[in-house]
Amino acid sequence: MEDIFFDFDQDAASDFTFWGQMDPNFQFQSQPDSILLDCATLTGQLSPWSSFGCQSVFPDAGLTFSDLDSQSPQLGFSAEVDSSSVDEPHEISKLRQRRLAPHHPYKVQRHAANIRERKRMLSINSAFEELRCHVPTFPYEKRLSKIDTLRLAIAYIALLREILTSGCDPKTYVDECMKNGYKNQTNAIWNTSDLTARLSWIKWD
DNA sequence: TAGGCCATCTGGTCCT
DNA sequence: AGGACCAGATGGCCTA
Repeated sequence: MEDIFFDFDQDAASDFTFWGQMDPNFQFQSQPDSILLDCATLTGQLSPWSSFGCQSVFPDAGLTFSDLDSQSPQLGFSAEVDSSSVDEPHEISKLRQRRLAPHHPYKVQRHAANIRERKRMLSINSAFEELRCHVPTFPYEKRLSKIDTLRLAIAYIALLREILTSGCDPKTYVDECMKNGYKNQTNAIWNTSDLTARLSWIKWD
């Protein structure tokens, strides 16, 4: 972890309240790189940068790297800094001086690319989260992994297609599958009885 | 403790 | 040229 996003030693909380979605009971964690994710979780959105109907952490879609930089004062000084020494006042001032040091152009560019990549991955993850909401899961089931989400979605789509083409009542079709065993025509890795069992939880109104 | 899952960094490639 | 996309490497966390 080369850098962190927020200036925890001063007004980290105000950074979050600026976004206006922080749970008042939220406890900051010591792991800087988990903050973004935890923030996303707590606010009920799937990604701070996601465009899925949620307010973005960076509401300005055209946010530039320099904007990010201004929001992340520690950008540019690396993890070699021992956080245990940050308590010392003169150490803090040293850190502040290093913070202002000019960045090597390559490092700045690489850092910008890292931020874009994180943003891109967060957007992918938010799409996975959306997808998880649309595949059948058991109540209290452990969160599906990405690969399981994809495989279950494939199996689910295949089953829905079969229901459509059969012209049967969906609930009847699923009940029949439960009784007789679901003859999946795809090579879906998901256990078919597992899929139909999941479907049995669906409310067919 | 090994394996699965995941986030992040990174460099390469492609596209605009 | 710069951004998007991708895949490999790495390290952290969790669970069986």
